[in-house]
Amino acid sequence: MGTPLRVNMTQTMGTIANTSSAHAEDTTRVAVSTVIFTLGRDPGADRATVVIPLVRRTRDPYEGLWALPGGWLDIAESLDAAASRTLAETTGLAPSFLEQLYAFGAVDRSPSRVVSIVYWALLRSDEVDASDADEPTRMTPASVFENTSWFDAASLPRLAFDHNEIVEYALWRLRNKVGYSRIAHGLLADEFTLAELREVYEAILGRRLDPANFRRQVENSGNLLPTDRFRTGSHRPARLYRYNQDVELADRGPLVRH
Amino acid sequence: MGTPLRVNMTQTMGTIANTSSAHAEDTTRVAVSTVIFTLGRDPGADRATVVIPLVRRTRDPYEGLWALPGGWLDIAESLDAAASRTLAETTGLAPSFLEQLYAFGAVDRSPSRVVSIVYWALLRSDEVDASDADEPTRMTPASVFENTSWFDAASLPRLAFDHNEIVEYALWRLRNKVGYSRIAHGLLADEFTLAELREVYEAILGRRLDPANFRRQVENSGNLLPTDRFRTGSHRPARLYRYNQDVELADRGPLVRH
DNA sequence: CCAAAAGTGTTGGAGGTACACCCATGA
DNA sequence: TCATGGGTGTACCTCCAACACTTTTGG
Repeated sequence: MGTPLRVNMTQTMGTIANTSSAHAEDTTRVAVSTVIFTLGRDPGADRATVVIPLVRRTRDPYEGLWALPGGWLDIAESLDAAASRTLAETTGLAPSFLEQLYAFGAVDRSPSRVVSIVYWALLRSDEVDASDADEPTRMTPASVFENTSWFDAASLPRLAFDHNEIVEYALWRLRNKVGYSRIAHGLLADEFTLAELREVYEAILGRRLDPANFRRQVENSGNLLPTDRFRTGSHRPARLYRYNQDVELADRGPLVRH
Repeated sequence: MGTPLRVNMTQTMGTIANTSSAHAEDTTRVAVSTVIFTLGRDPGADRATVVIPLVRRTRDPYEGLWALPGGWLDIAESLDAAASRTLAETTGLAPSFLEQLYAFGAVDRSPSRVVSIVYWALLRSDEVDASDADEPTRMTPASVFENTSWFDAASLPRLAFDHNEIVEYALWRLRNKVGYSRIAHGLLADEFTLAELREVYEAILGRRLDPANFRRQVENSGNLLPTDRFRTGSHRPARLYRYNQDVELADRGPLVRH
């Protein structure tokens, strides 16, 4: 669609060209940006979609275009810390999943020389709701509000810099990782039904999954712990499950950040 | 083992602290390093091992320790180009496979602030041989020779900076990628027997593979093209295969570098 | 009772592992 | 001829897709 879907950000800071520090034109600067995925639920749509927050640029270059949230790397700040800070400044919350995506460093990707270390994150649906529902007094002023919106990740407008390419790559990684890892729970609340988890997989993979087979797969994976609670709705109540965090760190490799 | 195995490098340039350009202490500098894998064949060993070239540091910090080959990112040079240049300066050849690995940016990983964009590469065995056998007149002086050696990737000594951690991660990625992709041919010459290809997989995965099943797997994958030539040895001649490059770019994602 | 989602059982195919077996060559 | 690796056939197992079927709620 390419139009803003919904607005519920708390702050907007640290976009790529938000240069509060002066810089020399003959040096390479390091920026950190993050592709933040969460689940969007258009009331009219048939199923959930993956949405990302974008920030409208208020200065050159690419003034007026939408861009990924990000900021400059501090001299005394690790890459991970910079990504976390960026994300906190954007959403006001810590993500359930945050991982480095790729370093982008084409010479012409920005008028000045910028190497962007890009991260990608998953935001749980309850975290998104909390940021704009729990404490309305913490809401940001309207001017900032209008500069941040959620977009359907599958159909974006033209973005600033090479951010279209970056989002494409992040989506590819998300779909890839969902295939062999079990990270979709990072988009849900603590407790969820199997139908809700399946809906996440369907939104990411873009196709329907068999409920019966999906149940057996995730049950046999050992990543889910059944609870005694049920989600009561218009039909037969569904058991609520919780993610088993002990199995988490198996395939992350030697770079486990405690 | 942790001792140099073999020496056949052509040049040694651009290590991390090879700072021909002056730098201010209050800026973050961007370096590019590469973990270069190739196949080592110790005459006495029972099977092939994965080896990487390391450079002995000749100045502080970490003077005397071994480090990954690398160099500073030029202001007008993309990350990929910097990695290729680094690799050319080290081996004198273009690798059959070169891919970004990870950006390392811990604050204390170097006395000054350095963000390292690390690549990993596969070097074909015939390329390695060519660099030290084909043109002996191009060989480097003895002083440089002594500063570069091949090490068994599985058992390294203490390296400079966080390079032990980096190699561990690169090895994890190599083993991972070998599991779902077909990149082992990047360590072999143009034409190879199935036994030679299987030896590569066994060296990377660290376990024996059934020759019969391995044959069917790679034949059904469609990545290999049989030739009419045979490798004649001490027993029944083995058919030579060639890699089918058309299947290459399927799972690389949107970041296909032509 | 009925609709619809939750949850179970069954079948068949694809692909991987283990292993028995033939083939072709050098010595 | 024999030893050895090249190469084929086959049984078995596991996992997954498809789908029929039962269970449990709200209305």
